[in-house]
Amino acid sequence: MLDTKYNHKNVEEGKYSYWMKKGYFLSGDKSKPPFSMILPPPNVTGKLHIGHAMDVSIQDIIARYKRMNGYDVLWLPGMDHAAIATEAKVVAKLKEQGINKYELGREGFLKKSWEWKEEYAQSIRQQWSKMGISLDYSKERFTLDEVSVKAVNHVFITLYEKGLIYKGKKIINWDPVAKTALSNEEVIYKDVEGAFYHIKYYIENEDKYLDVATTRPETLFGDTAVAVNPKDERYNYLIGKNVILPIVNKLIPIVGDEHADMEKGTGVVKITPAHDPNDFEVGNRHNLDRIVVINEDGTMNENALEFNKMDRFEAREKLVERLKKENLLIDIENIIHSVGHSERTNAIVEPYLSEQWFVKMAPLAKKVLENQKDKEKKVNFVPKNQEKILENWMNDCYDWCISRQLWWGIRIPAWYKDGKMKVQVESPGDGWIQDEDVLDTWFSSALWPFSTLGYPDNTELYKRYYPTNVLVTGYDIIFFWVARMIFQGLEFTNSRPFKECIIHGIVRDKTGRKMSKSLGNGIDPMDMIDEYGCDALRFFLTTNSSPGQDLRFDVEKVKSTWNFINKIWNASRFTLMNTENLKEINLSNLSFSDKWILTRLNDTIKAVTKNMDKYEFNNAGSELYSFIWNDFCDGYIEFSKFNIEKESTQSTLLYVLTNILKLLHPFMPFVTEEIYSNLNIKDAESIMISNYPKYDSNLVFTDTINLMKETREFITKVRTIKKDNNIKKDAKYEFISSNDEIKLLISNCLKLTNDNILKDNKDEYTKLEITSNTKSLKNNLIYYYKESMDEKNKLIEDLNKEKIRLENSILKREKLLSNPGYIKNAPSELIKLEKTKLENEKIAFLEIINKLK
RNA sequence: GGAUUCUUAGCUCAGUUGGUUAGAGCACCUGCCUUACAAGCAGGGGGUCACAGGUUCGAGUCCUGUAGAGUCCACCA
Repeated sequence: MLDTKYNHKNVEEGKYSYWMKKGYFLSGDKSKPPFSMILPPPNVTGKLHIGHAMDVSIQDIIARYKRMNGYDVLWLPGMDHAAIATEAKVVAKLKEQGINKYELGREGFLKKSWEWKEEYAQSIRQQWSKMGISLDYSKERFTLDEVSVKAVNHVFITLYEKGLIYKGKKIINWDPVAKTALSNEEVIYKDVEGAFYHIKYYIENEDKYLDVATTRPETLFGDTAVAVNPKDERYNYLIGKNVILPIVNKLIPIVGDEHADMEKGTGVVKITPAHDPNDFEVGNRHNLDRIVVINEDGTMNENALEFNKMDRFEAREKLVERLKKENLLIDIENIIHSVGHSERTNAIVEPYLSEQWFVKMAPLAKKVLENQKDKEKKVNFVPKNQEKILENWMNDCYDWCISRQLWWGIRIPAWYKDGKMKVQVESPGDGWIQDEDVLDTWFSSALWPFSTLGYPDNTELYKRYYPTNVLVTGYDIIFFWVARMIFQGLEFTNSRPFKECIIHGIVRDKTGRKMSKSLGNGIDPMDMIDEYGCDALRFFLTTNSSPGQDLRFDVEKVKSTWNFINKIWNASRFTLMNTENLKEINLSNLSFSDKWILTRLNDTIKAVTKNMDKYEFNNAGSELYSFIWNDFCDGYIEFSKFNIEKESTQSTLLYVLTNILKLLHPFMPFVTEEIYSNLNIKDAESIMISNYPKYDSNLVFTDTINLMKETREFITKVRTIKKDNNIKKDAKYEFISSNDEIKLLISNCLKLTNDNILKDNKDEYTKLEITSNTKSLKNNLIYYYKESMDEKNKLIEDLNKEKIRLENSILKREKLLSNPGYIKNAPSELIKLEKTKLENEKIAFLEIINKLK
């Protein structure tokens, strides 16, 4: 028997290890159709946050739902080495211990990183178990394990041989703290305070100067030209002349280039080909030198003269001082402008000329765009509008910088000797030195849906589970990951990596702000589980926003979800207490209320299934919520109390409860398992492996729906009127009903006891008549009571109000029904319904007129 | 500049291919310790669906425009 109160800690204790022990999470039953899903691998950098909790909850709902529906579900877990993110953390940790990465050396550093990985992997698995998610751990992968590395090398070499990977010297985003290149996606633009420094660039042999504005004056040492627009009549006559580069005092040309925008700034722009992507292009057009002036660590180099070895920002200040002193500074104009920051180290990114490896994107992107046109082959996004985001990105994507100057990652399979290069896995022989760089972490994650299954080998796993069915992730990760999986999948497996891609929103704080470390507004899912239980957290996270929309985290809502579970708990207690002696579920000799709740159950099964199949868990959730609370608890359980000794009542109670538990199980695995295990009649040893409810037309009794709806409405009507008229418990009554079963039900609900049936003279009392006179029900309840003048007046007032309401409604409806367009176009059922309503309203209206007399 | 999401009750959100009187949770008011549950029960109040047009017999829902909020991309001399 269940405890008297829902205690989430007791309920959740031990269940996960029980499921694991039983092997319920394992895939591989060949007798069933396969269903596969790859878990987006979390980074081994820290704790799971509330966004992970939402992401895995959605996936577990799908996994459990599919499993209960007879699928062989493979939900494959794994983790990502997260190259730069992890390396930054390990470096920071070592620094605390007074150890420098470079002193430790590559080997030593990697050893420390693997230790870090083991520690965090363990903690992540622990958190997964707390979330109750049904992962197949026997297939767990890591982006740096052998299988993954093999796939990565294969893909790299193949793309290189196809000419889709190349090495080139370009301007890339440089992180001076991590000392590595970054892809564009890893750069976060933030608005910061800065300034336009207006500097005098004197024209050669003239006493005039050009006003050149820049936000990064320290790059001046790398200037190899200034540009003006050829159409700009203020300056175009100067093209071909030189200016004197301030401080450096060398001559650089004035070139004419479209890049110089006449509207912007002063119309004159300095050209620094080694430190700005646009300038790089200008440099190419005009054959300009590329002078690098900044070191890898963000300090200035020898080209910066006396500022050599100074940090770039200190150099900026000092340079400005000197310009001021030499009267070369015109003005400092304070501005707010957006500046690129490294996603992981938050360092200000330096555009930097450097030799790196790139993936040539255009041909790969084109393939994706083509494939998305084919309904049978495309990746179907849920919600659908997310497809556009992918297409936009594919339409104008630039080459992907994949080399990173890090140690923690998969090393690039390229070898060098005497100026020659070979791309292959093994060393070509003595004296060949492997490329020092590793690959962008997203290069390995891009292969995740198939590398985890054994690709490039044609393994059993790969054959059975690829392409995967569903991928679930947040919209914030479409470019980083989803897009790249799709083009790599198409290129290498000739297939979409997943048939459907479910995109969810992000979890925000209560006021709608993004959660972040700096704001300190993050929520630790483990704290929530501790306080309210995993089931409450999961149900909250998955049912409180529509697909693709963001979710505001509100503890109050988690709390009210807990209350909902407590309600289920108590309804289960009631059911268990009253069905202890039931031997079998026998659904015959059903009463109206039995038939009604079974019909409502089947309606709910139908609606929930439909929403589950569309991944609209919010709708499934609210269907379940209102069915369980309003119909089962507030309706059926109350009615059942009057017939509790009957076999049909007990059977119905247990049958409905069992189905409720199963419908809820994907959302609330723990509490449903606990209650299910306490049922004395059940179809499986664990709810996890029981069958999901199916719509059963034999248990649908359409005619009882209206009957019970009207009965419940009648009961509410009586209660309202009783309360409005202050009718006490001891008021006398007279009750006539067209149906004995309904009469019993209403009498019990309204507590109409035999003692109060009116026997004496009616004329001494005030009479209050309440009727339900609808198609299926004829009830007439008359209260007799003694009332004050005030009460009488209030009654008249209320009746008048109702009269006016009915008058208006009747007029409105008559107008609608006399509209020829409506009669012509509206569905006949609707018109019929409107007509019945009009009739009922007219009857009610006449009744009121009578009463007012 | 381009794309995209959103604006519905005091708050947070649902609202299906257009079709009953627009729903829920929380909050609020009233009455109840009724033997599953007071973390509950019963009853109630509260909305010009951002604004303006249009299409339609009928618009929260479709179209156009306006205002406001968010997000992404591009540009940021």
